Amino acid sequence: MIKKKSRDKAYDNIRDLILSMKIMPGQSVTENALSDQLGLGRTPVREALARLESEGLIYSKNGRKTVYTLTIEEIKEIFDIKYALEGAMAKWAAERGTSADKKRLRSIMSDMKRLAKTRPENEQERENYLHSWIKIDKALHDVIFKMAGSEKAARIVEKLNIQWHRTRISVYAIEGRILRSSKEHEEFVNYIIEGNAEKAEASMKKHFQTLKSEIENVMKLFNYPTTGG
Amino acid sequence: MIKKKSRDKAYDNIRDLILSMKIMPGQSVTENALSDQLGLGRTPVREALARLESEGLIYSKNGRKTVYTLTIEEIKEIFDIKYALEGAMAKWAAERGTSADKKRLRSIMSDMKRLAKTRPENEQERENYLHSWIKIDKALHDVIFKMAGSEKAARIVEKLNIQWHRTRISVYAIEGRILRSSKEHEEFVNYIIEGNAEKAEASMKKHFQTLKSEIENVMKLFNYPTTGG
DNA sequence: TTTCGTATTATTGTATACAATATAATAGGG
DNA sequence: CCCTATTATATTGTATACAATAATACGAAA
Repeated sequence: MIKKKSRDKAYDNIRDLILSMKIMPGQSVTENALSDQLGLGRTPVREALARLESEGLIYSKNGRKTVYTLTIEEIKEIFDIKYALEGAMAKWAAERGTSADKKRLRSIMSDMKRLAKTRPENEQERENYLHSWIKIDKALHDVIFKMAGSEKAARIVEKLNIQWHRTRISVYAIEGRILRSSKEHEEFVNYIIEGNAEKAEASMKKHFQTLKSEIENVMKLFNYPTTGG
Repeated sequence: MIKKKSRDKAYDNIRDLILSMKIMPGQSVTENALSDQLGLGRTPVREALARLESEGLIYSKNGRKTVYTLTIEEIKEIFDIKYALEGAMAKWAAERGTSADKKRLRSIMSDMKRLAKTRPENEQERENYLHSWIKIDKALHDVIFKMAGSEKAARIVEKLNIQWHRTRISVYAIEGRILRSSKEHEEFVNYIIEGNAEKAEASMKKHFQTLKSEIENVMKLFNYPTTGG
């Protein structure tokens, strides 16, 4: 058992607080309060905050830090980048993936389809359901990243995903979104397995285009703020 | 005149030391040595190093830090990402750029062409020459980034550029590379100005494909190391 | 000479005191 | 009552002492 450094404990804890919205967007975060709350010194908390700032979860003005929310514009930017990058990665995955990768992809895809067919009954179930969905979705995209063979590209996408994680939850409130998403995944997964690079790229890009416009709509509906600071 | 924070001074100085190869790849960097050398406390130096590590210029194992060099594989990854991202950005630039942007683009392009036609006579001149080239190249791509309207994408590319900055120098040792590069730029710049999004994207992608393969060749020639740690 | 364990040293990790700075509170003049 | 200058407070920024850990040097046994 290797002991985790205070800095990493601080990072994990604060990140969770932000992503679970226990600290709300716009709310200020101070080093003292957090170091008291977490029972750590200011130094590791400070380092964790610096990292979270570089990841875009925290916004700093004159050194004073607040939890950041993306503007609609920024979310659109994120999807443009995902469109370009994950589109290319789908192509590379189709070109470079091994048969073992493809087998794994097929397996995850069938899990996803099965989950997409079920429906949560109550609020508690729904929470687990979304959690499972996000996990499977991540697993599937991770395999594609691995097939594409670009650690760096994968890390960029991961960082973007952290940024829009909170809005992601509200996206799944869209009627039928998960079922549609599953079908979209099925399409590009099949192309990747077939080794059809062109169509895999096009299909992945279409997926993100769809997602982008659905998100744009739901955000307008919810009167999402347009200033992120 | 606003006073610069010690952390930023440390960052700028150490970054320069690394990029100018005054600290060579593989060499270890310690907080004490740097804080003595720069006349600052360990805290700001430490924060600067953390940032440089997140930017990929420094590699950390068991907390001990060394200056990092990319492997050939990583450089190829970088160009794959630039291929996808900057390709998309060229498209967006063609679609979204204003006429003022285009005017500026034309102006920078003519500077670039003029510079590409001249030849440095001695070593000193050559250094200035490369410096000017990199500056113009950056200015040109910055305008394109601005036209594309994605601050986030621009930042990602900038971070990648810092990573391969050192190998960049050796790329310009390739005979005729700058003249060819200027011609490649001219092509996609023209498409962007024309508003031909498809061709702009294709041309930009081709530019990075060419660059990638030329770099791969020169690196093999120079017996570039394959392990980055 | 090699190898293993131990002591020594170098270096990072954390807490904390103090300095610098930004924000908030307050009081006084219009 | 509102505005501004000034003071007070909260918060970050930096240096530094001490703790924890990793790398190194050293010496004894095989």
